[in-house]
Amino acid sequence: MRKRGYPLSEQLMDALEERGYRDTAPRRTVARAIAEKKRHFAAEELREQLPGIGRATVYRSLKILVEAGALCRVLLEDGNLHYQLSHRGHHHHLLCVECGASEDLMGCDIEDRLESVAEAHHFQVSGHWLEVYGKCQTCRAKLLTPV
Amino acid sequence: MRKRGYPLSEQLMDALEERGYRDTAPRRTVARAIAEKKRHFAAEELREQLPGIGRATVYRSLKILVEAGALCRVLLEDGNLHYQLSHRGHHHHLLCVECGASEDLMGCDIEDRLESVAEAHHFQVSGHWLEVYGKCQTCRAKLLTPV
DNA sequence: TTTACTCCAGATACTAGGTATCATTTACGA
DNA sequence: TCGTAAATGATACCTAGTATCTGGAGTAAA
Repeated sequence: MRKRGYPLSEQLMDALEERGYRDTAPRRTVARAIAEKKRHFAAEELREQLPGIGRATVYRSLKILVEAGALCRVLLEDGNLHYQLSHRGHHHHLLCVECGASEDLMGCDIEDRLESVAEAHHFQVSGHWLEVYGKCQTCRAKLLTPV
Repeated sequence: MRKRGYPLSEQLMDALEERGYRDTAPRRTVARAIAEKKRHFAAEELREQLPGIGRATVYRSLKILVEAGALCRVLLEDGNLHYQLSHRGHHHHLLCVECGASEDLMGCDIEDRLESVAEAHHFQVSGHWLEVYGKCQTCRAKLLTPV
């Protein structure tokens, strides 16, 4: 994922082809639009940006990209779901509540602690969803030295 | 919260009155319906159960009950948001993916670990959202001794 | 207990996110 | 190049809300 010198949109298409999905023009258009996104985005935001593509196609593309692991859903603090380019495999996000920046948190070492807490409730953990909210480095600096 | 010998629906109404909301008949009806719920529920599910109450009123009631801390939103594994009666204050849920049971996880001791991981990213944590999925004791027992 | 004021209710319309259906078109392997 | 399966876009529908508005109800003060 995210190999150097290889367009991101192509990598998205590859992820789909790996799963047996066909290479179509609308999917390429969607992939290109997503590849240009610098932040997490709402589904509707993407659709508005692609007036030539059918609504169902945009939503279908988002869905299969999530399934393929190329895209992931992030839960904002207000409960809204957004999408963003994803590292494959299990990870979490650090979401900046000021600027909306997000950073992937690859090393998830809370699993073992969850296991022990859950075991006390006779609960067998199979998965979890964690989002972390706060302020990124840039926004912290801005707040310390205001204009 | 959840005092013995005192109807749960009254406790919901109390939570609203504490915040200055009025005691009205539709709100009581909504509170009573919620109090009878044994599991987390979808907004629309509640609305269907209360055909005499206006749609907006049901959603408004849900919103203010969440704000008052009497109800909380839970994120299902598929991304859907449900509601359930809540312990006040910060807590998480153990959600059974088999039967939909949920248990509150009061002691949240992941905060300190999050802090240290986030600090490595120069990120200042202000909050987090965690849901834990798995199998509850009852469903584990069922799977071990099938009919 | 009447009045007055504010909040609340229900109706309605609208936004957002998403799925189901279906006729037509396209990709792609044989 | 052809046949088939898959994908598309249109459309309708569903869930989950929110915004707006008019009339009605709760409540406190006179």
